[in-house]
Amino acid sequence: MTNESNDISVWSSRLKAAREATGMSQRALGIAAGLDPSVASTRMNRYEVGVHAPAYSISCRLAEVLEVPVAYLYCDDDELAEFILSFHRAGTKVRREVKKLLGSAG
Amino acid sequence: MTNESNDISVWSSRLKAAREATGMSQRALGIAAGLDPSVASTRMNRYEVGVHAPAYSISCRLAEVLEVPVAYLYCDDDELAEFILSFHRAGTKVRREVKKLLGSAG
DNA sequence: GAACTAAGAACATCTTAGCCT
DNA sequence: AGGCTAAGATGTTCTTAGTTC
Repeated sequence: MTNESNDISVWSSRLKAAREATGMSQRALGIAAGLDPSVASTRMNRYEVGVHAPAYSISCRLAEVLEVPVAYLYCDDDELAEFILSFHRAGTKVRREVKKLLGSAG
Repeated sequence: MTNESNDISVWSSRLKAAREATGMSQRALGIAAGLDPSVASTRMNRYEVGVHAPAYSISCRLAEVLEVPVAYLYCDDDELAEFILSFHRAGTKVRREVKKLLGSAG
């Protein structure tokens, strides 16, 4: 089987958007996420261009540095992606009101 | 809470929960997601036990069958995971009110 | 029928060694 | 400095062939 259907462009686009929002370089982001400095540039570039997909554990560390939920990186729906980001940045009070609106959450 | 470990137990736990909510077998889910019937049982079992991680494209097809956003499967935060499900199941009107609360640009 | 596993085959990523702007 | 790439080395998943309940 070919990997024609293994399209990780969603993930890599969200990574790029989140990285550029921070102003970090690809290499600096990789190092901050725990990658060895000697390989951080190459690997982060392969991720961001969409050539290779990282292990989930690496996604989690990247998301931490980027201050986004890891689920955001894997979100293929733009409306939901915005919701995930906004909810993550909201305070306790706003979250409680959102919870009321959405009803059965929790 | 964030995932610091090197395993995919978050993903596999959410897959299992979503599959059991549908009542499908591991094999039936794999076939419905497009896996060859001759390998669906083995592969789905390796995913659900957390031994192997699937390609993102397979996650997307599984999420479709399970009627959950693919981001839900990768969400390492239980509170956010519930909100992702609730938002996904909410109607247009409720979503609009949620977005007002969150001040989302989306 | 359903959940599960080992091991070799097959295929992906990772590291090294670079180039280009 | 920052973004990017090829290719062999490395480590992963996938298929086959089963077991167990």
